Amino acid sequence: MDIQVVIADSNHIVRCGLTAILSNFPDIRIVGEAVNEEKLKELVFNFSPRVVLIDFLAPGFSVDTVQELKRISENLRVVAITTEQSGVTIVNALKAGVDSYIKKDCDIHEIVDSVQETGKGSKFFCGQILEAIRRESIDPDEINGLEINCEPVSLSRRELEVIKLIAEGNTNNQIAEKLYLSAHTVNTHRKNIMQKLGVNNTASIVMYAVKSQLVSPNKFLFSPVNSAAG
Amino acid sequence: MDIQVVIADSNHIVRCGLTAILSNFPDIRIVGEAVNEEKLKELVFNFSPRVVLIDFLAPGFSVDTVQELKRISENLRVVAITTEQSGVTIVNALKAGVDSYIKKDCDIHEIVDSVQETGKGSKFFCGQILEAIRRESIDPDEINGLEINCEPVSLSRRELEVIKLIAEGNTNNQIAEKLYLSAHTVNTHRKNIMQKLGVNNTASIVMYAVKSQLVSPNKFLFSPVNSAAG
DNA sequence: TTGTTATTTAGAAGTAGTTTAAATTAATAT
DNA sequence: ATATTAATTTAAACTACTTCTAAATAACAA
Repeated sequence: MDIQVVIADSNHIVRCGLTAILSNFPDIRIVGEAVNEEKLKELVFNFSPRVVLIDFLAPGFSVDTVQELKRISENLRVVAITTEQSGVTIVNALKAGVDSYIKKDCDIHEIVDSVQETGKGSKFFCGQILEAIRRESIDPDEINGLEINCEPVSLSRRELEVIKLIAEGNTNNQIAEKLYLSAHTVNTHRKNIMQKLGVNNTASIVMYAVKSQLVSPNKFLFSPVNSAAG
Repeated sequence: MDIQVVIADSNHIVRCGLTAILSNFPDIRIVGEAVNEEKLKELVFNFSPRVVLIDFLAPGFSVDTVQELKRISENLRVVAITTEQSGVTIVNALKAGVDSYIKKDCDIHEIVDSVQETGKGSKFFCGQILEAIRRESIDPDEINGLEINCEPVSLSRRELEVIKLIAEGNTNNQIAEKLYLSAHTVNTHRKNIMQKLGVNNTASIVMYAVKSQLVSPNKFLFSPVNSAAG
């Protein structure tokens, strides 16, 4: 029986290349190509493919796309194909529901194998990803086993205020002053925010603030002042 | 003598509105409108207006735009007009070379005054901005007096590596492991990075990483895992 | 009324980030 | 060859963040 595959990447050349490579194999059938998340969700909803081969880091997609696809189609399996392989990227992809992960510069056989194996229900990782997984001590089965809370993050008004101020570089004491609170309170908000976001450091809070457009990096200027001035 | 003004905002309605308001005054002459940074730089280069009235937070612009305009035209004076007024935003705008600052929902008289006063060489702040300046204890004259280092930030290869890992949420110890260094070394890199960027906390390093596209927020997933799992 | 969530405050222990100081290596210019 | 600078490395002291535990008030819904 054929493995029905949808290819998702913003780049036309990449989509053509992947389609050309995979079309050579009789057990693989490309049922569609998507340039962005919206089109991809339509395709998955309408055709219920077995496998989506996606570069979730390409413009127009994100790791959240994977999570949403899995909600749309119960039996869908996802192969991620990207140009980078940092530990965080892999971990987040697995959390979001990626089953298999390969790199764009991996061996062509690995691309084909990943789709075939994933279609059969196995996981597949190319050599470079396997190396990264070992180096970073990532356990894909453990992460896949985690139950992700599918409800969207629900932050209170106060928490959103605190997130913005954190992202703008304020300390707990500075936030406390601006919000007329005790530093203890701000600390509690910070703790609750991290819990709701599933993270455990300031860097991730800032990343969340930018990703969810609570702050724009465009308003930050990065130029050292000459200390001679004054 | 006329004050030659260029209006810069991505929004057509806003540009029309500002042009309509300012055109009523005989001492003000609108010499052009710009939808994005590129067009704005062209206009400033070709027409050397006295004043640019800009929403540097609108899509297609950023606080850096102001800095670049000041380099293009020596006598140019800049009036910022935005919808927000957080302390960091104002401070960064002033650092970048903004002379006057008003809000989009301020009094119409204040819009006109800001352009006229700025054209004459004064500074002007609308009521809401003045309130923010007082609340945050900002001294516009002091910030304007600072000599900004105009040379672009120059980070070493090692520093860029460290920035990426910081933005991904790694601690100094984790970075040390990944880069085969002592935590002390990573600490020094962090210090030098902050110095070069003109900042003093992790949040700002993350903001820089995103702004300069060293990392994409799209690869970060924010969903708490159900602690029941395992 | 009861139960839930948001908001507020507090103390303490442990971890991580920030500042300051200093030395070594590598690259470059004079 | 030597002086100068930038990059990289190590160290210690201090400040801020993170985790944990505990509790009180307010707003709101069942």
